[in-house]
Amino acid sequence: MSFDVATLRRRSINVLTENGLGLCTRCEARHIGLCDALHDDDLHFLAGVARQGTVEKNHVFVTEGDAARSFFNINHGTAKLYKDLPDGRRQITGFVGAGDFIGLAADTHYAFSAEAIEPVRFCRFDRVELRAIFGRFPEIERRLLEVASHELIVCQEHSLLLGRMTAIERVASFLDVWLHRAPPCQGSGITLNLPMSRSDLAEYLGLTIETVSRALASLRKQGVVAVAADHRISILDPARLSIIGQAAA
Amino acid sequence: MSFDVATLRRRSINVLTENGLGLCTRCEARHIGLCDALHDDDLHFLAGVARQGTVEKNHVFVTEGDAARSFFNINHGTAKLYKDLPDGRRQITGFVGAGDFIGLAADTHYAFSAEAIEPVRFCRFDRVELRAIFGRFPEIERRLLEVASHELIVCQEHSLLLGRMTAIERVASFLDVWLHRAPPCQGSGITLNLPMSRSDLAEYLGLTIETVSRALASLRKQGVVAVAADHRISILDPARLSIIGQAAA
DNA sequence: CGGCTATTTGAGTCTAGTCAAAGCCTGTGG
DNA sequence: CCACAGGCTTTGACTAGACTCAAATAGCCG
Repeated sequence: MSFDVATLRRRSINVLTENGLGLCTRCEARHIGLCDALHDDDLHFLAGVARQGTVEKNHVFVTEGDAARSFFNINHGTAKLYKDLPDGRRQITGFVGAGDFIGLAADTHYAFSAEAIEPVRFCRFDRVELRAIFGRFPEIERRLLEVASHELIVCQEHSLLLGRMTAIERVASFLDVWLHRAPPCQGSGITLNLPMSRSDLAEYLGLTIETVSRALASLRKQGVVAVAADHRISILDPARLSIIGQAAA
Repeated sequence: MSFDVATLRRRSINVLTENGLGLCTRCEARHIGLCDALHDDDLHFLAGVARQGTVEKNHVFVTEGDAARSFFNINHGTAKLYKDLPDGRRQITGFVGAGDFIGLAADTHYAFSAEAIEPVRFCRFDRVELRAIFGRFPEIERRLLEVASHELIVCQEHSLLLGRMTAIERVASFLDVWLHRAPPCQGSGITLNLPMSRSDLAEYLGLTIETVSRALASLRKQGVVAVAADHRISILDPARLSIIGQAAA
């Protein structure tokens, strides 16, 4: 993995020069997340302090406890954020995709680790540099506060799931949320194409892979979902899924 | 809603006039949390837009789903923040005390409820008003971002506890954190005076009251703690408590 | 000294975890 | 094109940790 600053800087400058208006206008994440809050002019300034990077699948690009030098804005792909216990038990705290901002859960050191579960492209920002331009672009700081608030809401929702929901409710809740987050792909019915493995799912939901599997089997037998290969799951009864996932039965 | 600068200044002056240097200088939370980030002059301005309030024990002062009109800064006492499922299952997401800031977990509506577990005094801020003075006092906004980041770290830590720790580890972790948060009171040994009931503890730790009780009994039998009446718990072996609470054995 | 509530303890149950094996997909190479 | 190796997923049998229901005990307050 080549992250040395010189290379990144050269790459960034090249891209800006090559593209005139820059990489941003064509970026998948241009109109979501942090960047959506900025006008083209401001965005070009921000692009000037961004270093683009990529991570291969299954590679860790943030390690808990490391000095927190960067923020990341995901442009493409999916990553998992997690915390480990000394004996290897792991809790995935979230999945992030295009438009998502990473790095708020840190003071001087990262409080989480991040690993790509699909090839990831991101813009990296030096934390000190970014903080320095807050004065110039208060919209960025404002937006980050919004992002942090939203993360907090999502995390507390997740606490409710981990602390109080049954296995089936957890799985249903996850599918329900994912259904509303990702635009349902492929025509026939509503089919989700989940990028994560059963193991990731289990570590996110505070369960084991076997229990996740059994919960999906139960939802299948109830006619709520159909489980296909390749991480694809069809939602046959979205209304019922939502009721189960919100424990509103 | 009137938050033009003239009005704010006038109101501010009134408070200052009435109280001399004002309520802030004598406030228990003057040098912690949000207010600690401000100089006396700025603080007096902030005090001008604050409305003081009190809540009796066992009274709810924020209800999940209500329009989010205020932020709160706790000056005294302790409250629990929580989320409920439709059937009554409850997850407490945190306890807040003097110096803690409440209300970030909200967009247009509160994502949580809050109830006093001790008599509470707070300063209330109108969200719109507070946002309006961000431009004038960027330190406030900066500080709120720090607070939100810290909340996020704490919440993710809590997710790890809820998703992956055993009952005994959860209780030990809680006591360990509380030990480092609250200054150990009373001379003989290290004794915590917890303001919350077993029920609150259980709802915070994702357990039942019986399981919390049994976990405490286990820690007692191991010689780690001594459980006294009136919510007092003595820590006999802080090192061992910490090891168990971090699953580092 | 009661009455009330909070907490602890006990007995049995159940959900989810553990261990083990079978099935299924994917990708590779003959 | 098919056979096979490897990993991922599902299913099964059993166990264990936490929950439920129930009763006893201990504080708290009048």
